[in-house]
Amino acid sequence: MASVVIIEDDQRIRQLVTRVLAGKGYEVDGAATALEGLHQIVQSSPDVVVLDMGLPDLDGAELLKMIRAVTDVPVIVATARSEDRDVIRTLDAGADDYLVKPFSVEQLEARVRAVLRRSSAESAAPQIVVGDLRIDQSSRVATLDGVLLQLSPKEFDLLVYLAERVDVVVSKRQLMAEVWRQPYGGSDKTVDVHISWLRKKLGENAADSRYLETVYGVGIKLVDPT
Amino acid sequence: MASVVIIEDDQRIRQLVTRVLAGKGYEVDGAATALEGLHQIVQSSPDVVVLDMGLPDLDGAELLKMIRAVTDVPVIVATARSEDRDVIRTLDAGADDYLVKPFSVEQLEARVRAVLRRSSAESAAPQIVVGDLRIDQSSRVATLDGVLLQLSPKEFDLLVYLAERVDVVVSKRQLMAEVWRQPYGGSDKTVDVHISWLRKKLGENAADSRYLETVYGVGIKLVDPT
DNA sequence: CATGATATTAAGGAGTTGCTAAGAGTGATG
DNA sequence: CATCACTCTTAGCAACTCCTTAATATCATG
Repeated sequence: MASVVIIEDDQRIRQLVTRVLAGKGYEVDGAATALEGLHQIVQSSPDVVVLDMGLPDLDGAELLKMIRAVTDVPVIVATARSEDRDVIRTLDAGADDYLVKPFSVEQLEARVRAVLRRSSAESAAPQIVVGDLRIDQSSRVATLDGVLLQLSPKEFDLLVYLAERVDVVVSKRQLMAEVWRQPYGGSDKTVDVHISWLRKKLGENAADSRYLETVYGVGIKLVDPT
Repeated sequence: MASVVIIEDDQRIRQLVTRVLAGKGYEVDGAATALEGLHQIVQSSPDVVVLDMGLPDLDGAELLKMIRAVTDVPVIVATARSEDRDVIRTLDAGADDYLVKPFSVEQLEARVRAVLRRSSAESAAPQIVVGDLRIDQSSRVATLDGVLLQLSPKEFDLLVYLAERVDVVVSKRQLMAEVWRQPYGGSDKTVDVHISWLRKKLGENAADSRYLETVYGVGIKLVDPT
């Protein structure tokens, strides 16, 4: 079974996560400090690392760099809401995924599973094709009828999430949790606005939709109009 | 196991790819020319096609179009030109993914697997079929004789609940509890109304019912009329 | 045929969605 | 450091859809 190292200074969180993941069959090692965590990683060479960015003894980004210098192990970063902007930068520093505190243990486990699945599948960044819509995740480029779409980061992420699930209805709550990483608060209106912007850039609107279909009272889905 | 056709004029590359993929358990057919490749595709109807765009006898885009005219098989394009415009154009000609030469065989295999995973995921849909009635829960689409039914959220949920229990009589109280999530209060009248609406959209009524049969004093059941 | 159960239609209010616009935050630039 | 361009979030109203209630008609059963 897969092994996980969790680096988190709050003992309550660390123990909770450890217990739950261990119950799911993972082999879990905990570490309360950056140095201890680094030691654990070198020692046990885990399949995934979960890293809290708010460690007392060392800046999270710093530790991430040190981990990257040693190994290619996938790292999931956990961060408090206020550090949101920093995280997006540290993602470029080599994190594979991130979570915003507070997060549920179920969410964490889902991310761990996703990272494991990706790393075992060689993570081929696939072209997604839906009708005349093409999305290249590795270059973050989307085209419609061969014409480049000027999408903002969130718009692109949203489009990718829906395009990975063509025809499947996704609720706004789920989008808030998965695309915005805000499982709890956060009003759904933000999703509405981004959907509206996407529609405009796709050359459609709610009344006359080709790709983005709202399912009243449930959510939204991306469909192949052909 | 999955079968692959590779169309590539360079014999060295063709043989290398063939050998490696065959070693991984794929059934591989090679072709050195466009015509030969087309023949192979028609003959063996493979699961994936790997197509070199720089063939001597026919322009790659041309061949791609011909392939598309014949079949929907996923095509991965290998191209020497790395310019974005070229890539986008070939993708719009109907390719599913692309590789820029020189590529490693591991890369190719990852793409092949990704394409196969995608096309196999498409066919797996949890659909409920009752007579000429088809219900897809994930996309929340219901069709009767292939014609789309315009159902409201509650109507859809109600239909799903009954369709999951074909031939089983369900009481209104149970429906109030399970579909409406109101185990206690709430008058059963609401159910009557929704049933009536469903009947209308299914092209029937209580006096002359095909799918929705009332069992007097007990409840209602969905039956297969065939 | 009397009675309670079911069918159907109509209408109001509750809730959902669409879209515009304004404000706050960020990063780049001179 | 001021300014500019860009993005995301929030607010708010209009437009729309849906659910429930109510009223009336019809039906099944003893």
